[in-house]
Amino acid sequence: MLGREYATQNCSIARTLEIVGERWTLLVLRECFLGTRRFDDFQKQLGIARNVLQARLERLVDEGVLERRRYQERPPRYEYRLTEAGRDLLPVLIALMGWGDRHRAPAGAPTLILHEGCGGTVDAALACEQCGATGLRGAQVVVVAGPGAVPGQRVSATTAPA
Amino acid sequence: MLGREYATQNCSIARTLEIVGERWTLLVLRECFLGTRRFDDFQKQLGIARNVLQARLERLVDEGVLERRRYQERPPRYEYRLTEAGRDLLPVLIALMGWGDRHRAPAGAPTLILHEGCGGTVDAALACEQCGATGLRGAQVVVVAGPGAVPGQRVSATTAPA
DNA sequence: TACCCGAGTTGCACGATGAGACTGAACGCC
DNA sequence: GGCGTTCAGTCTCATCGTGCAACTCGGGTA
Repeated sequence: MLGREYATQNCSIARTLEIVGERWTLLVLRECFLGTRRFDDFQKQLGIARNVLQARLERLVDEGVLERRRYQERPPRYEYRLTEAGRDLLPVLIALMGWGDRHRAPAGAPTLILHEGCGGTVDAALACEQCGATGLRGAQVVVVAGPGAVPGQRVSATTAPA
Repeated sequence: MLGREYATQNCSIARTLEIVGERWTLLVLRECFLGTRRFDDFQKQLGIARNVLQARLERLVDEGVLERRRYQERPPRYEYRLTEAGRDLLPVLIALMGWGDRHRAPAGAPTLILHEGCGGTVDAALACEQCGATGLRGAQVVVVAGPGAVPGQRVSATTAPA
């Protein structure tokens, strides 16, 4: 049994979840985006078991999402920082936050993500890279096999349920 | 111990993860978007243990992400469909897929999400709801306390690591 | 020297998951 | 009527993941 893997799925969602899908991992990453660097600070902010935190940080470093940087020589002390690949997970976190804000925040959004350029609210939206249309919904997109598809690749004619 | 909850976190990401963060849940939802409806089909597509699948489907129904619809009277048979709230999780799935495509797909993307209107590729991007800017990165956004914030709410002056 | 801090490491109990068998209510066929 | 098949679960048990709490080690400081 491979507790975090989805070996039978030829699917990028599954590949991503193999790295960030374990309990606590996405919240560890949220902390990274919020500026947390050190082991004890992660532990305090999250209230997470130290062995679980250590395992999560180590995994994220191994997967190239975080890197360890020495901030002190004696004793050697390290902090954890997002790599470029790690920073590229921001849309995932903001999409999750967006859904929670809309559907599970009776008191309103605890935090807002604002555009530094104009002060507007930022969310993760489906956008077309060709024509620039944003805010697309399921009924406006189709799933097709891509370059990494295998015979019998799981696709559907449409993502919109009837 | 509450295995899926993050009770100490006043954070919409945590609220969302309490519903979709367990192993297999997001892949169950992927299947819903691809058109899967019935218990056995989910089980076959995912290769998931039947008791785990049942628990996941039941949870998603309880949380209002899926609904059961009877498709047959004798014996009573139900299928599972996304609710509006469930469909609103599409950006989460596509953001996860996007990251996997960019960072974990040596053979290229197994599937592509295309804009039905023009045929362009669709991805989940950070967009400003006020000025319409898209493709924003961490350095271009700030986190501030929102209406649901509590005293001492966890925010940071910027989401861009130094 | 004693104490504190930071970054882990360790041991153990309990819950989550996986594998596989089982159940019940049909339906169709011989 | 009996049998086999299908579908949607239910159940049992072994293994692994997580949580709790204590411990370890290598410093620095009073």
